[in-house]
Amino acid sequence: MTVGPGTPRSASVKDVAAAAGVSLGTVSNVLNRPDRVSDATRRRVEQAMAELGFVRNESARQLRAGRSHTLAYVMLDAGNPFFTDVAAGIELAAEAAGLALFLCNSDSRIEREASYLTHLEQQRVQGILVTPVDPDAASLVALAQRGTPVVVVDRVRREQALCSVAVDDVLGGRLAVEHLIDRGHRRVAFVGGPPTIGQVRDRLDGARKAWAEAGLPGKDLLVVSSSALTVAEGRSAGARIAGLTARRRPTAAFCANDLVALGLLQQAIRSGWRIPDDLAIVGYDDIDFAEAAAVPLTSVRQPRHELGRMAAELVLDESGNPEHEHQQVVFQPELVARASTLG
Amino acid sequence: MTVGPGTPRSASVKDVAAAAGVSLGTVSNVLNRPDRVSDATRRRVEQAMAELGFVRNESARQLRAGRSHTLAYVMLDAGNPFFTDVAAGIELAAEAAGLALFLCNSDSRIEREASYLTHLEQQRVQGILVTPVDPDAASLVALAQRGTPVVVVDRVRREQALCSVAVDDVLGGRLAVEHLIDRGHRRVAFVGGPPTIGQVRDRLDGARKAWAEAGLPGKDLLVVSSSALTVAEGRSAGARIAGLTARRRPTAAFCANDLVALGLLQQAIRSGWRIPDDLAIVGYDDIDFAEAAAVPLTSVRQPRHELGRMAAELVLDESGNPEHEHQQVVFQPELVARASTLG
DNA sequence: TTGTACGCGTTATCAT
DNA sequence: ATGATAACGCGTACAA
Repeated sequence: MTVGPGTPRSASVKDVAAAAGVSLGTVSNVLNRPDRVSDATRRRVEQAMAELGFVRNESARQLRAGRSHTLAYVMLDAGNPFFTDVAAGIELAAEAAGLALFLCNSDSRIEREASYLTHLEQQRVQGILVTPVDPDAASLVALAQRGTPVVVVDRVRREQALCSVAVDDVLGGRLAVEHLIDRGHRRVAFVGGPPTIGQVRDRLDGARKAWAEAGLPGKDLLVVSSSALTVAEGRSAGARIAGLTARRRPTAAFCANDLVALGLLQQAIRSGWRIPDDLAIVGYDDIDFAEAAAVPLTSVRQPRHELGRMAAELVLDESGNPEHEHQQVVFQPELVARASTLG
Repeated sequence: MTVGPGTPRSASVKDVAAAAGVSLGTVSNVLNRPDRVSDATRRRVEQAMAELGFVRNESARQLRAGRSHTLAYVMLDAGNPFFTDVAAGIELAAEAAGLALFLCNSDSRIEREASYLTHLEQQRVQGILVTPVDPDAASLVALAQRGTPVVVVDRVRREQALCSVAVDDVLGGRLAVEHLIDRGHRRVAFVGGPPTIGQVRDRLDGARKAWAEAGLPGKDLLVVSSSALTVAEGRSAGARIAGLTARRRPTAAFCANDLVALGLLQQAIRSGWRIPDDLAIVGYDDIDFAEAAAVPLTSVRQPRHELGRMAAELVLDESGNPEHEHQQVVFQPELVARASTLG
């Protein structure tokens, strides 16, 4: 296929001006201050733009203006519905502010995350939202100090150097286990890992607190650890639970997230167990697949959309408000009880 | 608003040059042709860059060079694992080419899609991959003709104006139904919709062809239509099937995608049916949740990663190779038989 | 109301 | 090896 007279280098304002028989500034006015230009010439210019297929060059605009019309969310795992739901919440706020939202998937790999952050900083995006592999990395603060607004999503930072938005995972763990205790369970497994993940630590923490406060012996809160929060790991944990002697086997499991819970559920059904009579299961996140599971899953719901929306608002404030002050917002989770614990 | 010492307007090459006591060009050389500069001065410049927190301005680079280091994928539904898997395939190729991949979620809304495409075109991204709401929209061709390489993903275009990468959905439908016929089913439901979706049409088409070629009467291939390809719609379809008289009730269902199949499966289990004895189920896409379902789902697998990888390669070729010719690549799907049909 | 000129940060070319 | 300069496309003062 022939391209014609070379590569059709896109038309610039200059070309439009020439075609419309006006000056450069007039074209610019048509674009940015249409009121300052007579109707007749405006139409003529618009006509020329259409004919030439004129497309604004955002690089030039941005270079000139110093700011972009873009927000970005660097997410930990684009394949986990929890994060895509958070992204949907961000998008709502971005759309309202007239900004485009770009999603970047770090896939939990620290070097991809770093690569995206660099790229975005060089692009001078208006703000970066990030669920980082390591929320305490110094590089995030450095990035913010060089001038790009940064908000940490779904992780809390100890210090006040950055905004962050998260959900109280200790409370979440507590809710899950209190519910199981209420339902009469006295031998419970916590399924999840690795413990390097902050959420896993916090949820287990909350579980232990609830357990202790109910006066139950620590040894009856079994920890079944996994190497990742995936469906496959949930299955494998299920197999390990099935291998326990009847005396040691828990009557309920609290999983660190819904993916693990779904895997465990699947394995349990394969083993012929009835849910919740032989094993009650609680998940975490309340992703849509949780309700859609073969046995609808009791789960700890996080306000995913709110999380995203709030994070976006904070980053916009940091970007536009000179008086901005960093905040650490913490939402409350909520238990959603379904058939996997209610029978 | 005064900028003062408050807003740390990021340092430019000029600032670096001043700080290092060299000229502008030398700094540029350090960045782009380090070999042409003496070790001593190079170190001095690098030192200055570090001290000033210098960050390359991508807008300026791009304005100057005319090309960006970015690819974008405008996806139909970021919450559907199928598309995130396609995105993962794209990312592989993008990473290999040293490009960043930005994901944009149109969420099946035509105005969001348009907004993203405009934004990306204005950014002069190196290429756009898109799974469009309407693959036959003229705007896509117009976009490409103005100079941005565009590849349509998971949809075929009749004409040759664009590259496209897709999977043979007619064949997929055929495979699914042939499998069911092989397993002895003589009354089958096709579950999916709306028929405005190209994939739905094609898969049903293939199903009908296989049915006819086996000499089976058309009336025994029931169409249970849904208004979207979601889990909720699958459940609702399941309820409708349960409402049929025993005589009319199908012994198997072929669903237009896995989300629908999972919903149907859930509803079937709630109704107390045994799978596959009371109802065999075939899904489409073979997303990870399919294997993880309570009854592992037989599904038609699409080469998701390959789809993405190939699409990325085409867009890169179009962007870099002057002799590029548009192609319509079509992959073959493959049936993965699991417990939901094998018992 | 319309036109002119300059600068945003970077890179490549040319001269030193 | 290093330095000066023009150009990329746009927006905006300022001049006409």
